[in-house]
Amino acid sequence: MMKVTISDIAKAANVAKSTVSKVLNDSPKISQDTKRKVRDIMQQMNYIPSSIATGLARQSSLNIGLLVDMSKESEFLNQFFYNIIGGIESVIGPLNYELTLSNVQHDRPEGHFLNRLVRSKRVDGIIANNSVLTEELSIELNRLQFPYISIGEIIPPASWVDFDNVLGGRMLTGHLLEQGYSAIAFIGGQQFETIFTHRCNGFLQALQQAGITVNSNWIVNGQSDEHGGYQAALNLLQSDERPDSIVCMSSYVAFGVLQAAKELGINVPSQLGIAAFDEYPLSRYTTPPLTSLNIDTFSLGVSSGHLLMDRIRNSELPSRSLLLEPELIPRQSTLRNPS
Amino acid sequence: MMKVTISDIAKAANVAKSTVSKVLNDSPKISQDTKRKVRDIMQQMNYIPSSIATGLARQSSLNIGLLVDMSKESEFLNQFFYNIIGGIESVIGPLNYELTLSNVQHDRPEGHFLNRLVRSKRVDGIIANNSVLTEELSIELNRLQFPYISIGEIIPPASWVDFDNVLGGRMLTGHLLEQGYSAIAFIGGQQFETIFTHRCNGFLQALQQAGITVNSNWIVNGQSDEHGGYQAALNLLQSDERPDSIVCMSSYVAFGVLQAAKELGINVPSQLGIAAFDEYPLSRYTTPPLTSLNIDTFSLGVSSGHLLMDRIRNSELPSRSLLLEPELIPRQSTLRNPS
DNA sequence: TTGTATGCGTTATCAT
DNA sequence: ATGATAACGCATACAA
Repeated sequence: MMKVTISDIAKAANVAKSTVSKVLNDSPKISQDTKRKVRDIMQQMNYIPSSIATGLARQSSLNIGLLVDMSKESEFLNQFFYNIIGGIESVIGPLNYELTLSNVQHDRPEGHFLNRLVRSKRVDGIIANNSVLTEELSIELNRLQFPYISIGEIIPPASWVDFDNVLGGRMLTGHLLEQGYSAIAFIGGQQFETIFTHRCNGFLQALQQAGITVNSNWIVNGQSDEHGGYQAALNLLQSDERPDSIVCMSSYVAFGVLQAAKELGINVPSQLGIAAFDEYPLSRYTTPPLTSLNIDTFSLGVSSGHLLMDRIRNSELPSRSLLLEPELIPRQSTLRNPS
Repeated sequence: MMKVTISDIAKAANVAKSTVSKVLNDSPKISQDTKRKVRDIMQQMNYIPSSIATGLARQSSLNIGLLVDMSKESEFLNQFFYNIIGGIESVIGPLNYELTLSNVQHDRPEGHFLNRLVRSKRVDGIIANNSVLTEELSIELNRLQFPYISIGEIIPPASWVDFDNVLGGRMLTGHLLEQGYSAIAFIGGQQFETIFTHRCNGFLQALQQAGITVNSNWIVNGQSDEHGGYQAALNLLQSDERPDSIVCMSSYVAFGVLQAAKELGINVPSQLGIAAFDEYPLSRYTTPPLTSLNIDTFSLGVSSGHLLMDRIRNSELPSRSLLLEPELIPRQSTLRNPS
């Protein structure tokens, strides 16, 4: 397979290279006749323009970079990665952009993505999780005036997309209140994490709005995993002041809580209501199935794609941020009939 | 941020562009002195070569394409995508290749990946699932002599990587036999699917080896999902000749089987053993936890990456195929003490 | 409307 | 060991 270039087409069509180029870009100042002729020949010769040459001439790669830190086994990404990518692709694909995935190893300086991707112009813009987009990197990208979007809130000036965790906290807590629960605890998360702060704030807001005084012992920080949830629940459920329901920082925390309740012979949902952030495929298979907060990760990708493309098209645009609404999925773990 | 090119460096260092280029590529015929000098200036001026220009000159993109059909909601990919990508990246990353993800929409001919990615030279090679790599495409890629690897067996001549499904069938069945089960059924899969054929063949081989005659009623084809498993199990477990154990085409099938057994009051594992292909995160959370066959999807990515890079480096290499061994994870759903 | 010439930022082939 | 110059394949300002 020998490659056929714009010159070959020009020669075969008896026109200049520039004419072929203009036909390629459907320039209005080329006659329909020559367009047809040139296009026919392109077809015959099976011509496809070289994206690299086009990129060099146009000074753009038609490539979006998605940065991931694959060294951490992020359960979250692991689950939703595919959806996020699908969302991004659904908006950049039709604009003829491709998605370049790049592994950010913070410990491999020679291959730092700033050089590998950004400064070498392999991509025209990047999307990254806020865990890889440190403040330092953010500042550097701003200085380079390079378009980027963070998935997850970061400090301004920068554009980001995230789920409304405060609202999420309010929704889960509000749902428990509606179901007749009133002694509500919150398990999981570390105090310095903004995601904990947001979610817990929503929790507190809902309680306050309901006129319920918060029991500070009922906010238990810790690892947001199964074991953490298990331990916290074990303590909480055996204490003197036992809550009648729990909001969990993640479904994994909830799995631990479920386990603890089971061992202690506490019935869910009649004696204990359990509601969790971060719906997982497993959530509907637990016994009882878990009430949780679903986030539409596909639309997360869509939104970040749009924000990024806007920025690439108009670099003078001010930075924007977007809060997406989560969706409550009520299941048996909280559905009791208030007597 | 004004871009700095090789010419700027040459000017600043008082050498020719070609010298700078040679320094860039660490040519042995440049003196250490000039190398040092030029490199210093590169540092000072914060120079990074343009990957696009390099690509044009070298006629290579340093880009690997990963093709996915995002229109299908493949549960499988959804779960393992991240791992596969991680595996691929771990081998191509150190070789300075990036991963370009591309959505293959079979219904969008104008943007066919053959043109968008391959013929436009956006990527130097591709990796794709066998569901997107149709025979037709395979032939065309062979004709173009374009390097590609299939994840999942396809017809030769082509390189592919897959798990050994025959072996997997033998392993699951053999495990059941070891646990003292002898009346083993097989649920799930369609007869025309090679993946069913392979797995079922392994099943049959193990039975034959154990001298057990196969009951053809105990091979039940159908959708490999929860509902399919549920229905098949319901029939099987209420029939006159009831099996004492079941090999399931997927963990979802097993979930359905578990449900059916529960409803019929059949105890697992004492009255019924259940073993399944395709370990999922959920598998260890069911009651009882599910014995299943784990596949190391990361190493699947690694292998396909290696095969592809070999092919890119030496296009004359004959096509190869690789069968990866699955791993049995014994759990309570099959662990009974044979009396 | 079409053609000419030059640029995009590298690499590679020759000379020197 | 270094430099001049021609590719690489396309876009574009300017001429014609």
